[in-house]
Amino acid sequence: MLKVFNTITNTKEDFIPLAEKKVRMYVCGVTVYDYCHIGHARSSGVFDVIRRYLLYKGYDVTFVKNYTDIDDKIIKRSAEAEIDWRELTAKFIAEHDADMDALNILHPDLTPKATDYIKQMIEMCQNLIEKGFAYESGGDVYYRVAEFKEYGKLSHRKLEDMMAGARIEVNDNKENPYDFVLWKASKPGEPSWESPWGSGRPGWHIECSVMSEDLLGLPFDIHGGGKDLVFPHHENEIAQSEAACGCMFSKYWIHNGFVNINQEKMSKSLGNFFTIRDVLKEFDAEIVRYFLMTTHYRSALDFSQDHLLEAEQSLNRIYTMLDEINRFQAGKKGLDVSEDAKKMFDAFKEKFDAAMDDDFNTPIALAAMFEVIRETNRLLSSKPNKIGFPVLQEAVKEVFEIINNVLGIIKYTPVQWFKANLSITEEELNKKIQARAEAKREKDFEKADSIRQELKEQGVELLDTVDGTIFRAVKIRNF
RNA sequence: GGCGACGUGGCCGAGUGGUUAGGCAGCGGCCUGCAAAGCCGUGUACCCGAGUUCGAUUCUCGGCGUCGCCUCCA
Repeated sequence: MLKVFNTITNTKEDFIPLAEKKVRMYVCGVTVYDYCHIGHARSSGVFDVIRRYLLYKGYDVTFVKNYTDIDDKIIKRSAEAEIDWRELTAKFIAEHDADMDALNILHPDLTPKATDYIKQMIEMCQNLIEKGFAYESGGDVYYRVAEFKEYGKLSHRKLEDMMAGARIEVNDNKENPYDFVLWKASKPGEPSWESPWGSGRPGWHIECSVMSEDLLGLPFDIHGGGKDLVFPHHENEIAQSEAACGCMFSKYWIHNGFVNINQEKMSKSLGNFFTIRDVLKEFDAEIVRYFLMTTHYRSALDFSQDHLLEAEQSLNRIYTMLDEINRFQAGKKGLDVSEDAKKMFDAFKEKFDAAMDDDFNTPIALAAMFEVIRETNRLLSSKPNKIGFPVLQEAVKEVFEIINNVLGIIKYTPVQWFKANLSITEEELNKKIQARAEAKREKDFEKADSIRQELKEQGVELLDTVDGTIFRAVKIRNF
């Protein structure tokens, strides 16, 4: 039974979708005014794995992730750059998609944009005004938080408590400082749409309420995003949607933890963020993706170069095993490892499923994978025979199909992985390997070792095996 | 000020009321011309104090420390 931690109840709950075998999920996407950073990578990676695991479990998943393509920052940024806001958002939507593709994030089923839903947002405002949950004031429309009795139920706080320590800006248009804007009157020159309250544009939270309802219907199963969206974004979405429809909005609320830099939250306002593309210049996307999965999704993830290097080492270990099994030649003599291989697969599957069922515990899922790696290496060194080896090969293949499908890593072949960083041509390399073999034949070990050393400095490691010398190229980094 | 999370071996990072996490790095051995890789073996780990218990890293209370939300943010 899959269990998920639900923010709204603060407990791990059995996952029972509203409609059998069907999961409808909505994840808050990005406001498209800049390049995506590692925090976006984490959130996207986390929900990608959740989605993939639900698919693996046999659910029919509808996955929606939006683009917020109108807001203050977009207006500000386009004014600074002196380009049309539509051009700015189109650019960063494309850049976002490129980053997501690089990280092997499956494309959402639906990717609505806020500005395609202006009409429905206005309708929701009108609906809320009619029901007394919203009011017009000075051309703006505000949500009346005091009217929604359950306000605070997601972030587990009470309106009175918040008022006590309020350090929120005073706004004369508002009845209550925690009232938030649904519709904002526009200033001259700003992007705007006609509305019953004059020309204006939508507030921040309403687009998600409108788009999720339109595409998934209410209620739906999972609503997700980063922890920082719990308040106010998701709290406000609940207030809007549940007041408007008089029904539940989302059954499960899933939030991923932050990415930290030196124990401190990575954020735009602190300016301590790394963009995905900057990191990808130095590290293969698979290293980044693997790194994201080494920590449980709700914990803070400390981002650093050292951790990425460590992740790379771990991947090297995985690809080394895959390389060795590909290269292995089974003979007539040796051990029949059929039973061991089957046992290995069964043990993996059991541990992997249990880990992922327990609120998507990817670190344990990875541990299950490393147990397969150790066991396979062990079986390979016991020289499996022609009967058992194909069984072992099949077991490993199936393990890595699961890893690839659910975690979205190990998508290369070992040959691709170890060649990716080759700094010299293969032809050149093969010449040197031959020269070294020659020297070895003549017992000129000094020469052989100097060739090996020379290549090592160029990032190519040579390994002597029974079937000859093979190479592994590592990326040379000058930090 | 209000609310909340966390503190695990050299580093990262799961987890549990008594029995192996896993990765990276280290050490010893096997293998190797030497290496590398791999395998085997190896580390007085659970912030401090009190309590509950036959037994607590795991539960309760208190303390210390770190971090987060309450303002734009994945």
